[in-house]
Amino acid sequence: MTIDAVSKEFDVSKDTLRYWERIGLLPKITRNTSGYRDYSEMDMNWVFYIKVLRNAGMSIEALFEFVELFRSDQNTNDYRKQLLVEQRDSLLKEVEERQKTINYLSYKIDHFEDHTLNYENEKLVYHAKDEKGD
Amino acid sequence: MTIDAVSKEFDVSKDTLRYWERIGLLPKITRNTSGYRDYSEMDMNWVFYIKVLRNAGMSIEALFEFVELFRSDQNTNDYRKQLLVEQRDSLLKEVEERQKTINYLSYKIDHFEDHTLNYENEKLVYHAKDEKGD
DNA sequence: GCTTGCCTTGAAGTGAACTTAAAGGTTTAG
DNA sequence: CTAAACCTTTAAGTTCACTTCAAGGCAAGC
Repeated sequence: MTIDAVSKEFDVSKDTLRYWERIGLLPKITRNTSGYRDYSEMDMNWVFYIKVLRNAGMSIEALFEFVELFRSDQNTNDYRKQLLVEQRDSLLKEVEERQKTINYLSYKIDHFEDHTLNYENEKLVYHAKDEKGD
Repeated sequence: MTIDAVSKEFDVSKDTLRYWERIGLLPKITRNTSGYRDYSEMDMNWVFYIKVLRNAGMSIEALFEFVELFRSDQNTNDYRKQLLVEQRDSLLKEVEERQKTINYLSYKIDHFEDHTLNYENEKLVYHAKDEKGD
């Protein structure tokens, strides 16, 4: 598949695809006789997964570790699955932290009366939105 | 309150406090006779809210809009509350998008059998984790 | 009164993740 | 055959959100 097609298929700019390859996130893509990139199915899988993980907020650095471990032929599929689970859980934790902060904001909104914003020395004590009892 | 105290109270570096003031996120903090910053209660409220919103992932640019609208004396408290609700909802949407991406990853993990990663032309069709029926 | 450590300012530097530019080769339409 | 629209590479530039630096003023301990 051409770089143009891959770019459209996964909604990632060609420059980004070249960048990911250059830094080693993507493997060296084989070139056709004219020196143009020709993406294999496996290459596309990687583009897809890197995109999903970047979307979820994973850093390039964390992705490096992940792809290197995942690609290694020494690793079993069980281990690969475990890697995926770990990455998923670490992303989940971040999202949960953000959710807590937003819940706190919600709490402040619910108790936003005629006073302006004030922090009342509460610091960041989160008030979970679905907690019983005010 | 001194910059040092504010920095400790809200766990924000002094450099960041000065930066937020310089770009206009925080109002001009008044100085004492020696030219040192002296934060008022209202200044501290702003430090607190900017920190909460940054924590939740709001960009500096979005915060600019928010603080400008919020600060305007022409605006009612009802309007201020509405602004908070809007910002909260927009943060919530982002978190939900991420959550979906992570759910998709979870789905892939649950269906991760003896094949390696592959995208199977599924594109980003999310499989909500708590959906009935596989 | 001097040293140490805090504060001030403006300007320059950093790191992450791209993005754009420059110079040139290839393919395709007319 | 040539012009437009692709592709290639290396290198430099951009954006965001800070951080660090440099040069100097203020304050507290000995």
